[in-house]
Amino acid sequence: MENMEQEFNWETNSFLQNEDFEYDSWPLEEAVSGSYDSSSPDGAASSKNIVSERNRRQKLNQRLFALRSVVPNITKMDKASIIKDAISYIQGLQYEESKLEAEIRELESTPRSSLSFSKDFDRDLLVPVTSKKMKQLDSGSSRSLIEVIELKVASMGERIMVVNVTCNKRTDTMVKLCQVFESLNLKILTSNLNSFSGMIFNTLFIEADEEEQDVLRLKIETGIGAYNETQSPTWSMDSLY
Amino acid sequence: MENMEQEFNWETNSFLQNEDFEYDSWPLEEAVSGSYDSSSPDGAASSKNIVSERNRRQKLNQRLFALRSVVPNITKMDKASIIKDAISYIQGLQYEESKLEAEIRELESTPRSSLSFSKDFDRDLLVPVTSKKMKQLDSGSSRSLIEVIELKVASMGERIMVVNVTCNKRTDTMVKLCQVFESLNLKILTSNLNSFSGMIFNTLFIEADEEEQDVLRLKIETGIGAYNETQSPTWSMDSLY
DNA sequence: GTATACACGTGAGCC
DNA sequence: TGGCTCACGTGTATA
Repeated sequence: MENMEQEFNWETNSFLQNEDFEYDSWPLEEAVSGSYDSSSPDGAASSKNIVSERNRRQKLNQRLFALRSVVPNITKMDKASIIKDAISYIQGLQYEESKLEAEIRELESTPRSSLSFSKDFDRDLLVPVTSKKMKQLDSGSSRSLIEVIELKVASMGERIMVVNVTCNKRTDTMVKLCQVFESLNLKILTSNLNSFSGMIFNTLFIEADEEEQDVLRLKIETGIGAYNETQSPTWSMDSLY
Repeated sequence: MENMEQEFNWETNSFLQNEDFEYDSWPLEEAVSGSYDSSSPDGAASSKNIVSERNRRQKLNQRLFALRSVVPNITKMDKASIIKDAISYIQGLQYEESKLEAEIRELESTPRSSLSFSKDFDRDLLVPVTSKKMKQLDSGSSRSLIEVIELKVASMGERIMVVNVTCNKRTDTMVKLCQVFESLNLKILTSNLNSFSGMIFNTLFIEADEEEQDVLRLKIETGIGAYNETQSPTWSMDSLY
């Protein structure tokens, strides 16, 4: 019968988190607590401690409800779940905030130049070699190919080449990319592989002569192409699953 | 005397939330609980309930620490204060977000020249797919091992795990690492591979429950170990762990 | 039936 | 000392 009261507390505080600092409902139970002697050493101490602890719990619960009220999309009313949802919500907010700030920074840094590219990069040190449109080679059925979205080869200084590959993330795409580049016997200074939102971004710094730029690009192109060729001689086997 | 233990728990978990997943100290008390007959109605029920409740409290505390870890500028370690700070932090974030969105909306509506999108991404980018004869890739089956120098698994927030692998750069080591991680069926958010001065640094962000931290680490260790084993049946497992 | 989740009272540590 | 917070075990209701 007193459980109804706790349950009631847990539920009541939920829909209004702002203060309501009332300590209702409990005074009547004070008579229940036992004899009214306030002088009893442990009896008095415990009774004060009891109400204190009760208030502490109540405050903590109020805070919890308040937390729940500021977090949208709460699924479970569970205490632990409330905190969990709050955490993920905070992380989401933090991420969004950084994204928005980046966007603002980008928008602000475009004074009036007509075309908006990632200019700070390819402005001076990027020398694009070739541009071509890509035909998505049967992107639906081809599961084990390297589906290149973008390939850039630029020279940075005289001896350093920057290679930028963007492709769809399929199973083992990272492995395949690594295999291709390993097979090319290049002088790879650093290689940076990044996976995000279904795509893979590979940035390589390669030591090579400037005049080898075209050669390097061709090498990579043919490497990937050849890999894809070897991977799907016949795509009948893949259809098994 | 046992309070020291509780206090210790509360404090210990605070500065490092990873691991310490031991359920120590209680088995010896099991003898105290009385006869070991599991059939005793209240005895068994209470003991099960005790450990269950203990776990619940522990989980709730872990969540609380996780919450504290994602909220900057926490002053008091107090449970209620943690939640309070989290609430005000969330409210601050929400306010900032709306402000940023408004700013973006304003910036976007400013006179934009010609073509617009900051989405300069899938603009014209080129893709080459020229096929050519390719060098044999099977050389990848070299039997060099993954020589792990360091392996770190840390939790970032509650659902995100950060894995840091450092190993020597041998031929195809990147490929091998990718293969291992692909084979583990993890929820990899981002993976970052970096090669420098004869070593390879791999940083992964993996979505996993906080409780799985040790499991994740073990998974990776055994994955690499198993890979090394298959690669060199005769070679003894060298280095590390 | 057994989990799961809660509030409660209690003893102990820390300013 | 007293006010504060904490973890613990327990009883109980809900799923």
